[in-house]
Amino acid sequence: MATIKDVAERAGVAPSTVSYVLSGSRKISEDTRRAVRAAIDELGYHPRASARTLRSARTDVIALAVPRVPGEYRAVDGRFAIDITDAARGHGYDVLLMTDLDGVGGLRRVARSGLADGAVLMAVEEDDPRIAALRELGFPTALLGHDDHAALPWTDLDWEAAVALAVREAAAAGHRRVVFLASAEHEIDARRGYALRGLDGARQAAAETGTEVRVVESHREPAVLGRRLREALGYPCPSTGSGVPGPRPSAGSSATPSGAPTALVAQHLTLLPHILDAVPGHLAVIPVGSLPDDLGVRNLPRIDLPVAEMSTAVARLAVEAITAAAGPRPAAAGGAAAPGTANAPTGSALTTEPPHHLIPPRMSGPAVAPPRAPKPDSEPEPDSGLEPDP
Amino acid sequence: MATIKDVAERAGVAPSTVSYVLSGSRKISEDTRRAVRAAIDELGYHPRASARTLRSARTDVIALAVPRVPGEYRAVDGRFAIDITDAARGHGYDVLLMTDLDGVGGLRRVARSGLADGAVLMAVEEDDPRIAALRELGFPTALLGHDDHAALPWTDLDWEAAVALAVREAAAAGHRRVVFLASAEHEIDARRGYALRGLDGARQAAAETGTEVRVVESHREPAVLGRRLREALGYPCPSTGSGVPGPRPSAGSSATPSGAPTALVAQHLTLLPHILDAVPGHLAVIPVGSLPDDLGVRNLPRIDLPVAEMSTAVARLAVEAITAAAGPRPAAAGGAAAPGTANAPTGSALTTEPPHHLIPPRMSGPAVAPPRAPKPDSEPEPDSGLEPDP
DNA sequence: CTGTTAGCGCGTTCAC
DNA sequence: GTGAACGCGCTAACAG
Repeated sequence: MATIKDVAERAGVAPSTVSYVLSGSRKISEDTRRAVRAAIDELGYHPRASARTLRSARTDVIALAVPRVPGEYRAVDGRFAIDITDAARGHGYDVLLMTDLDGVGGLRRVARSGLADGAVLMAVEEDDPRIAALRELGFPTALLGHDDHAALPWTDLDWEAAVALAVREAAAAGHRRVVFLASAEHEIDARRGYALRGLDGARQAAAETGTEVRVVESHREPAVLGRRLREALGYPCPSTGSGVPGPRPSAGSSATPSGAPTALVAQHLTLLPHILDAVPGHLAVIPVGSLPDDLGVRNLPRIDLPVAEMSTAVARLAVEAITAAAGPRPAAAGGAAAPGTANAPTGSALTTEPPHHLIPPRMSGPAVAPPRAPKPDSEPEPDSGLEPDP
Repeated sequence: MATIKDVAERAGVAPSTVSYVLSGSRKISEDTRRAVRAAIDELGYHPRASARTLRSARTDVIALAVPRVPGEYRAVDGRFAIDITDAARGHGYDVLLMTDLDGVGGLRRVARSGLADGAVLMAVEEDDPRIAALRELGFPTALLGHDDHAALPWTDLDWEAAVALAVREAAAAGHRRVVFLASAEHEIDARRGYALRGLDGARQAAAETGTEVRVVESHREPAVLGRRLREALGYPCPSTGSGVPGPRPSAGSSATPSGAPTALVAQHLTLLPHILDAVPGHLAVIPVGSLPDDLGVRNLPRIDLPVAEMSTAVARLAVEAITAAAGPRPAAAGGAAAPGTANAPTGSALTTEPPHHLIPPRMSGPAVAPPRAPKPDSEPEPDSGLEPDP
């Protein structure tokens, strides 16, 4: 492993000269520069990252905290990880992938050991413990997911607008009765932002368009979800008289059983393949928050999760947070402070609102089909074959 | 940010003592150790990774090279990335995610700057340029994917055995005519290992069981794939008389059109949702290399890609390669060598075979159904509803 | 201006 | 248990 000294020797100059050639932070004569460059190439020299970091206190690395539920795997997480890495590279940063099986432990370790300059937190929840930990450490952080009261930059799809848009599109296509498959019950109970906002969007669009929107809280158990869905669709499951107050599947408006719904707006997509299998072919299905290029939904009208835009945005926000934290250091800081004094708003002016990036929803795929009568068991799904997407 | 000196001062000892307490590489009296630990806790001290690396030449970071085709995204890649990161953490390593849009550039940069101790290469191809680059740099590397002649450790699913097993299962269930949807044409033309081995497995099982196996080379274009598939299945697409020598969909055995196939073994799964939509319900479909927990295939007999096992294995191989490269350094190396001298087998004995880990395939899901007559347009897919997987 | 010298950043490790 | 050298690159101050 060649060092800067080897290069200097070979080029017949001082190590500092090599450094200046590399950083360009000073003018070096053409001759010298050529000699140095030649030596660098011949030796295959590359500055040691650790040495550079030791001096500059910059790693050019961003830690990416991927949410992790032990047994499960969410396809969207891997996708974001890769897209964010691409985006970060565009800013000159590498990405350290943190799988937070250990909770905040990993992030804290990376922050305190100076392995990274900042972090991106995926799938942020209300009162996320990771946020508190990182703020306490004064670690520059950007969030992938809505965050109203933690004072950190974030980006997110506008879930409220997204669900509202889907319902409006259904209404515009002539659907008068729509089922909204909301997030899973446990997500709603945990008051997850996207879950609540989705519900708001549905209610709002229902009121606005006069459409009847039946809200079904989803469930991680396929069987439970299926039961609720069939009931809301006015399906087989006939008994269990209305005298029994089934608590969960609550009707959005006053429950007037005015006929079977003709459209399904679905925000909870984990079980989408099953849903599509179980649901009658004539039902118009509109997924909200689907993955771009997901072949399972390509021929449905839908609102894709803007993965690329969110990734680009969150990478940019993280870089800005890092730069901002590093920049405002005109005078050298005083002596070593007691532990945990880094929370005060050290910004120049009054505490600036952290930036955020709320992404408006966009419809993709074919137009929403108008309501169709439930022809029992005849034509198999049209146009779902092996034709390329128009 | 507290340093080791701060800790030493507070504990009333020398910095070296603190270091020894931390590393445990030397005996320290109980009293001193307690004092040091107290000081560490009070100051919230954590050693700076860059300083440690600068001395020890170890980063405890593994670079993970994720394959990247500009426009596309493969769900399996993100999944491996996350699983490998989990596995690496189990060995005390962090993972730097490298999206190789820049080809070998990124890896070379990381290796030469000492940002990582070693690398894991995903989706290795024959004569992968990344392998050559990393070998030249003497960078410890493990491969996710078969690799017969690059002398590097690797792990992979036994694709040959997998396809053979799927065909044998079909045969055992009574299917006499099977279609094998091989890898995509361009993958076969590029002589990708898994593609060729899959073909071998199909041929082998065909010969062994006496089953007629029609091989269809897949295609990235859904339309092309659909055409080939329908033709092989003895489907609509009737014209284009056999006089025209359609080059691609070649028959496995001597082409005796002895009736419609009743089973489909599919190795090319990118377009699987489309395929399942387009194929008649009575056809037994057996995906090979599907993602575990993929809801789209949960009710099919299949051979899952052993993502967890492969991830664990490749992480272990990488760690072993790193350890091996760091260990055998009894005497200090001579002076600075000319660039590119690191290829010689520096092992102790004669060049040891690099270890590998070939994973035998296993069937998942329900048993393969026996052949069924093509009842045109009647019962919709059985058992594909919203019931939990048994 | 262009190039050099020197000290720093921080933890590790060998010799006393 | 301690002192000091060391790993490597950056950069302020200084010399030509």
